[in-house]
Amino acid sequence: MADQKIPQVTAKRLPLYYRYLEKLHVIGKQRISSSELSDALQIDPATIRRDLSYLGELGKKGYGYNVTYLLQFLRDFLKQDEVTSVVLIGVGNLGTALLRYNFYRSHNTKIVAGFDRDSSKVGTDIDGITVYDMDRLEDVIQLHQVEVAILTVPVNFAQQTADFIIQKGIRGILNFTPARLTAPAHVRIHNIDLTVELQTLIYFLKNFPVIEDIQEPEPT
Amino acid sequence: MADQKIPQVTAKRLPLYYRYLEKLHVIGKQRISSSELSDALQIDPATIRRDLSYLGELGKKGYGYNVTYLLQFLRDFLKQDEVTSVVLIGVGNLGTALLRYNFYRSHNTKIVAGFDRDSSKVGTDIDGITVYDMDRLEDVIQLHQVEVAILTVPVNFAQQTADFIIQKGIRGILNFTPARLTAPAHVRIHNIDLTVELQTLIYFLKNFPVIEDIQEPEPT
DNA sequence: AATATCTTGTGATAAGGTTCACATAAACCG
DNA sequence: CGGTTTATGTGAACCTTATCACAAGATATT
Repeated sequence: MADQKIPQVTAKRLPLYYRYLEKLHVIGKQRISSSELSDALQIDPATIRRDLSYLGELGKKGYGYNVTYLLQFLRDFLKQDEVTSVVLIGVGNLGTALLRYNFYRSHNTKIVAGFDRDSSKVGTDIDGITVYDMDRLEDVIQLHQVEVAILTVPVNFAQQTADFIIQKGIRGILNFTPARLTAPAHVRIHNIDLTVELQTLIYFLKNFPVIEDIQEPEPT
Repeated sequence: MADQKIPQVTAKRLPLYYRYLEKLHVIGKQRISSSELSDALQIDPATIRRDLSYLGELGKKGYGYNVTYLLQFLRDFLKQDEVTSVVLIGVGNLGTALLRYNFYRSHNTKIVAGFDRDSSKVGTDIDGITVYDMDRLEDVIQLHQVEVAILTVPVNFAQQTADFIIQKGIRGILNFTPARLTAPAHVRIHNIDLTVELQTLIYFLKNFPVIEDIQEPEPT
């Protein structure tokens, strides 16, 4: 299998390539080179070629990549035709925003239900997604074959909620809480810590000298 | 200066250490070892020691780290006492949620204003943060010495909005749009692409064999 | 006070990722 | 159709980050 050894960072970039190729396809562009992709996506062309070479020899020397072919290849590779059902746990500010975020539009991911302990939220409907009590999690997971959850509960409930949903069958968690969750090895957790992201950006801004904008290099 | 050569990844972990130390301090814990920190934060103890060693020799052999001392050191290092003012551009679903997110509570970051083109949003107040028209950006930036913006506009306005705010003096952008922004070298951009995060999590879940949970190793 | 235990800080090594630079082959052009 | 240009795929070099493993110093114990 080609997908045995893809670096984590490459896996994160493939959707970017896919999305940009979709755009190119819509406007009718036939071919694209790694350097054009580089200009559009701000990724080094060698990195792009390396990434794509993990999947096979998808380009042609002196030509570049055929947009339709590469798009189709990535569609298959990223299984863009299979829709993956996801649940969201914790319908607060951020949770509500994510329910409305519409991951589904032109993507292969769909939030099928929200969950909250707060009875005033249970039964409501946010952009067509129903909010259930946590008790119903097991049913919904079984019905929709859900394995992935977005976790947006308050930080002090994060670990216990994680334990609960893992016990009900969740294997992947996109954790928006600042808590560093403990979980069995079969569970994959990706953390998005908004505070840290903001703080780190500020840290680098404050601690590194203002880089003068690079001049156009002399043409050779 | 000690902060000349800190790896990017270390800078992202320091706030985690800081937050956990705050908790320890509150409960009155005096000392902490890298292995205890490791258990709590799910970061290899050697990595923690390496991270802290970039800042100096903060621990003591056979003892660990003094919580109060390390906390104070990190507070200074991360300039937790200086509040950095930030603006948010694009008061939609996600933007509104982030305005309410309260980065300020126990952190050194404060969103001082929201901005939107939509006149029905202008003048409203979300958790005490006023939403202004984009025309007012320059004034607010000058008044609060703002250099950092959170960008939550629709993707098709992302680049033009970025160009505009950079021209007004913004030097750091936390970009929540899926657009890959082009900017002068002096501008620092951190991307948080929610769709990609979710897709990547799913990708790894689908493509890697279920890892059996690790058994407790035999005690030596 | 001697011994056993603990835990740091770090040299060395491994792992993961990026970029260079070029052989190779296709495309383009006159 | 031969020469020039273009652009891939990849070996090798490089850079960044993570982890191992241990000397050395501090603590704890008897």
